[in-house]
Formats: sequence, structure tokens, C-alpha cells
Amino acid sequence: MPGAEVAQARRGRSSLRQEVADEIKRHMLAHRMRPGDLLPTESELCATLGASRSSVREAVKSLAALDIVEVRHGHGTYVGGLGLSALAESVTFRGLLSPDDDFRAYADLVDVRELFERGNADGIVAALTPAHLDALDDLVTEMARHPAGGEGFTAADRAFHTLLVEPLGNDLISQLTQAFWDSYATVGPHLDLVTPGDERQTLAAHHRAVVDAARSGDASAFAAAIGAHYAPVRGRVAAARGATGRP
Amino acid sequence: MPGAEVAQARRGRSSLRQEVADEIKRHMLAHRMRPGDLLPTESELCATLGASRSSVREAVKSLAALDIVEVRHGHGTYVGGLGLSALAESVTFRGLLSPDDDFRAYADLVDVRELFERGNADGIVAALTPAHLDALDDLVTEMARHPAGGEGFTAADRAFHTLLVEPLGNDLISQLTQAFWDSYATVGPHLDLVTPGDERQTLAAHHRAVVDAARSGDASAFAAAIGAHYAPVRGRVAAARGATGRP
DNA sequence: TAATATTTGTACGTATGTATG
DNA sequence: TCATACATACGTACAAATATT
Repeated sequence: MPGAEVAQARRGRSSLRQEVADEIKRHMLAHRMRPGDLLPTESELCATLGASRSSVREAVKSLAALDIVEVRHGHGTYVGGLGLSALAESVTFRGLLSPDDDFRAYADLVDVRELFERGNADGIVAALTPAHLDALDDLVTEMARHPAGGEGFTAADRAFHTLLVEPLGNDLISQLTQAFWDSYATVGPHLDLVTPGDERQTLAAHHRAVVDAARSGDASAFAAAIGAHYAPVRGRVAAARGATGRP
Repeated sequence: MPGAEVAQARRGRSSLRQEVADEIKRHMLAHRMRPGDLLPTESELCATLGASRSSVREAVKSLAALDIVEVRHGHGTYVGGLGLSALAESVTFRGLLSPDDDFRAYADLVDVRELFERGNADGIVAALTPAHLDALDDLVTEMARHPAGGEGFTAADRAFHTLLVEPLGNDLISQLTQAFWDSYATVGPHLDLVTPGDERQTLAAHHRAVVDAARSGDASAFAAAIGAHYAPVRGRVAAARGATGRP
């Protein structure tokens, strides 16, 4: 017998697992729970929802993949951080799975990353504080001290782009920026893109130009500097497209 | 005994379920599979990966939540569409779970939606064909024929914003636009936002202004029209913020 | 330090629902 | 209608991790 409570509300509808997942979300909303709050144990969910442990576990696992819940072994199940790690994973996999379609997924990624910074030029330049600018400068120095593509450079680059949009105060944009940076950094190395040595040398300089433009308060100059930062990547993609066949 | 192949590569690392999920993704990449391709059956995965049915099923369920695989009952498991339904669900839930923090999640959503259209004004105006413009006009007519908030209006609105970014040829932007529209449309009704009757009347007119500006080829006018389209929503959020306490 | 209770992780067997031929 | 292949669901048992005592 497939339980009672949920099963009853499941006549001709979707799978029991989906119903259980929806019920768990409803529970979180009804109790106005916050990230980090403790959810009922699996056994309790089984009893409450009238489903077997397998079904409950599978439902919980799909919610965990979306960062809606977080499961800690031997501890319990908690409300998740609701971050966009799921997005990053999905977009990354998309890029890895179709590397031969003219690098389209990768190029799309670059466009979106640029949009977040260039399209918010006014807001970013207006909201950046001297403290922000100094921190950005330090990160550029950090980049210049490490070889491009290395550990230190990569970490500084991620922090740079995160900090750049942070003053906007838009949490969604901040998380999207990080998710897309992660995808970009993961997909890139799997592509056959040729990065000339002299281009590696100018990477830190491009970032420095962005900070300088921001410090000057000139939104147009800032937008142009952002454009110059992303232009080389587009050039590499175009070069690879030309090389691999497409006329 | 916890199998052999995967379990061996799992000394001191993460859970078996995670290993199985990674292995499935590796399999998809190694075989250069495409959305719609058939994956091995659960039994085969159990045998190949040396894991039990439970572990394999839970792993598959987390991949299904990310639209990386798609499971069809009685049919088999296929490579998923790699869409951003996961993003929409996560963002929507985030908005629903924290409706009392000054509508921040909702306001963030509006900002991002506007960014996709306003920030791409140049590209959109340049790429829109006469056929696109006519289709957009038809959708506006459709909106004007239906009451705001109704079924017909909502469908036309979604199609409008989808079509608006479509000529950019950026699949990622198109999918993000749709995902955020879905979140916006789902979260909005749960918030106590007051929409004056006269504002409902002007909704179609705002969309018409966007199309007219695009037809004129003036990117600045287009950007301004997009701004006018989203401004009322910001007004409602600001009004609600003022009403519920925050000075 | 060690024993114990709680909770999630893994495994296996069985029965049922669903689509194809 | 029947047979086959597949996913769905249930129940039980034990392993592993994390506390508390």
C-alpha cells in the first residue's frame, strides 16, 4: 500500500517522489524556515508523508542537488543555502558536452559575463567606495605577481570579478557572476583555445585599466575597459572557429 | 561489500552516490552523447559501477533535478535537455522563502531581467528583423486584448520577452530570460504588492513603446522604453517597503 | 577514552506500474 | 492478449558518521 496522506493527493498525477519533494518545500514555506534550520528526520518524513524511505531519500536528493536542502551524514537534513551551484554545474556540463559546436556555449558564457559588468557600469562606478577600489587594486597586484593560469592568479581573478559587482547590492547578480565565472574557468581549459604568451602578460594590465577607469568615475571609460578585458577571449574563440573548419 | 570499480576510487573521498553521479557524467562526456541519447539502464549502471540500485537511483535523481538526465518511466534514462529549469526552481524558492526581507529577492530579479534587455539594447535593436518586429506587435495586440494578470496576457508577456532577446542568438541569455520570467511570475503573486488599476491599463502600452523604439532603430530610445517598462514594478516594491515598516 | 543513541548511507529482495512489440 | 523490459515503490537490515554521556 503506497501510504496515505501524499498518495491520496496523487491520483493520476506525477511521481510520488515529486510529491514528496513538493511537500517538503511546502513544509519549509509553511514554517518560514531559514537556511541552516533543521528539517525532520527521514523517518519522520516517511511517517508524515506516508512514503517509504527510498522515496523520501530520492526526493531529498533532488532537493539537495538544487541547494534547497543540505544533508549532513549522521547529523540530519537542513535547509540549504539556496545558492546557484546547481546553475553552475548545469551550465558547465552544457559547455563540456558540446565543445564542437563552434564554441557557442563558451561564447555565450563570455557575453553574459561581460553583460553583468558592462551593463551595470553606471551602478558599479557610482557605488564603488575607495575601500573597494583599494581592494581591487590589491587583487590586480596579486594577479601581476602570479603567472596567468596559475593558482594565485585564478583565485585573484575570481575575487576581482566578485568584488566588482558586490557594491551593486544585488545578491542574485553576485551569485550569477560567481556561478558563471566557475563555469567559464572549468570549461575553458577543455577547449582548444590558443593563448599567446604576450596576451598572458597583458591580463593584469587589463584588470588594472578597469580599476583606473572606475576610480576616475567615468562610466563610459569603465565600460570600455570591461570591453577590452573580454575582447581577447572573443578573439581566441574566433581564431579557433576559423581554424577548425567553419568558414 | 560495496562493489569494486567505483568503491576502489573512493578512499577517503565523498559519498558513493556522488561518485556514481560523477561517473555517469564522465560516461556522457566520454561517449560524446547529446540530449535525447539513451543512457544505460539502472541495472547496467549498478553492474558497471559496482553500486547498489539505491545509490544509482539517488545519483540519477540528483542529475535529473539539474536536467542533466531525464528519466522516463518504463522507458529508460536519457541525456537531459540541459535547460535552466533548476535555476528557475532555486531562484523561485529563494524568493518565496524570504518574502519579508524588504522584497530584496524580488527586486534583484527585476534588476536582472531589466539588465538582460536594457544592457543588450544595441545588439537587440541591430538584430531585430521586420519579421521579429511584426511578431512582437502581434503579441502586444494579444496583451491589449486580454486583462492584465489573466491567462492570455501572461502567456503573451512571456513570449514577448523571450522573443525580444532571441535575435541575439545567445542561447544562455534566452534561457536565463525565461527562467527569470518564470520565477518573477511565480513569486510576484505571493507578495503584497498593490497594482493600481490604471497601471494595469498601461502595461500593453509600455510594451508597444518598446517595439516602436526598436522599429525606429534608436537604441537609446529602446533602452529608455525598457526602463519605463520596469519602473512601475520598482515603484510598487518601494511603496510596499514603505508600508511594511522600513523607513 | 569509551560506550551508546541518533541519523544518514548503502545494500538487497520483492512487488507493481508503464511502455513496446 | 500476452510477453518483455524498464522504472517505481516498499521494507528490512546493516554500515558509517556524529553527537552525547
